[in-house]
Amino acid sequence: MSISNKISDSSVRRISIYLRILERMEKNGDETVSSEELSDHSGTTAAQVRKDLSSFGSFGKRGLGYGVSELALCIRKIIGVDRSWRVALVGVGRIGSALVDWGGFLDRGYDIVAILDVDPSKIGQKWSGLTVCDMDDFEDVVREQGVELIILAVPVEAVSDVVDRIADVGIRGILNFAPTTLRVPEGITVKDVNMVMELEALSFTLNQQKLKE
Amino acid sequence: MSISNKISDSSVRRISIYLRILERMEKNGDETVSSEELSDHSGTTAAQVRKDLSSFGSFGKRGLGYGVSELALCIRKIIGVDRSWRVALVGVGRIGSALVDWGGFLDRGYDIVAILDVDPSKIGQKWSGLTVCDMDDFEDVVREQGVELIILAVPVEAVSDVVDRIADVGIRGILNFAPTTLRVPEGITVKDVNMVMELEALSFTLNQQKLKE
DNA sequence: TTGTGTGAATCCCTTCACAGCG
DNA sequence: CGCTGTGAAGGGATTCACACAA
Repeated sequence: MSISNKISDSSVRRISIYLRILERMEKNGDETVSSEELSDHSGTTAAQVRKDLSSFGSFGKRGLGYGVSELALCIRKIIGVDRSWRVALVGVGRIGSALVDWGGFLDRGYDIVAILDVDPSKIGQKWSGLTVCDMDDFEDVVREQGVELIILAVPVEAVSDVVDRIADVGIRGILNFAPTTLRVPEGITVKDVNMVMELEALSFTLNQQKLKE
Repeated sequence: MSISNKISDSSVRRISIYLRILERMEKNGDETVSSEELSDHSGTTAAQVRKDLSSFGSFGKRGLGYGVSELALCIRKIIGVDRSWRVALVGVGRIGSALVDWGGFLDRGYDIVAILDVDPSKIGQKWSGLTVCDMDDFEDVVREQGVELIILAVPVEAVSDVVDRIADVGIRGILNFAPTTLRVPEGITVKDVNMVMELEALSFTLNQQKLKE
């Protein structure tokens, strides 16, 4: 399971999509799948699928395709979702609380084990079984709960304070919902989720179409 | 305001980021900004910023930089957020309801004017001032409310039914929260938001780092 | 025969470097 | 002199095409 070349970001994202398709196929009882089928369901090309998969070994059977559950297992190991991850949510404002209520992270092995905020009116309250902790105790909570990833859902103004403390306590991954670009030290990985930006990309395209008429 | 070349998807995304930076600067009372400043705050390079901006005209002043509010206005027109958009939410499940409660779309000019679902127990209920409509009345609601964009937050199994009806009623933009790849007819644009996928990309990177040790 | 794995070719995006304007 | 605008160069990622294994 050693990975030969550098795997690009876009490749990882596609592999994540393949995994979802494979899981649906596993439920359906399908045993093998071809690169063309996978590309059909994921909106890419068969060649792309093969390139993506070949970057971490070759276990497709020529003339046959890939073994569905075999491939799914392998992707899970690569992505690191063959185990669960311990996640803390920082910020229980509008987005933060919505994310907790949603619950979609746990389904995929991301277990929210702590919730933190600075607002005294929120500290001590319960959110889906967890008590909101004081951000003052951040470092203790992280250590006690063995937190590995942070979901950052604080206002833009508060971002830099929190990021400094995340770095100090040794956490290396942040899922950022604040609409700003995080400055993080070397070794910390950030992924941004920006729903409004996607909407803006959408209205841009529609705008262009209208101008062409 | 005519756009010369094709503008790539990634370019649009960056331009959206520039706009946010510019808006913060406008509040600060800054009058001009250089490509280097913009790149600093957005995590790109100055050359990239200039390339991005040059793709829709040249209004930077050489030796000086760009006029903050002038540039912001121009970007708003390009992206189409110089006006508001009428949006319908389809699906008031876990994600859907969280999105309505969040309210972050309205702040940026995306006005949710209708909410729809198929679940009889939800139809008729109020969500932040709006009554949940029956999906049976989808076409009527879209026409009455002048819906231009759809936020799709239904389970994977329900996706294809809804997509067909979206196409028929003439809507050309979908923001998709379902973790699946939408098959849409020519002329309809889809943007996916997949928070779990971002988390998976995060744990992939962390996993790789660990393996290297 | 079918469908993978992969070098080669192609395309697109980013970076460089500098001419040109304020 | 400072910073934009942009052709040219460079680097990645996608696509092509085919040898090869089941």
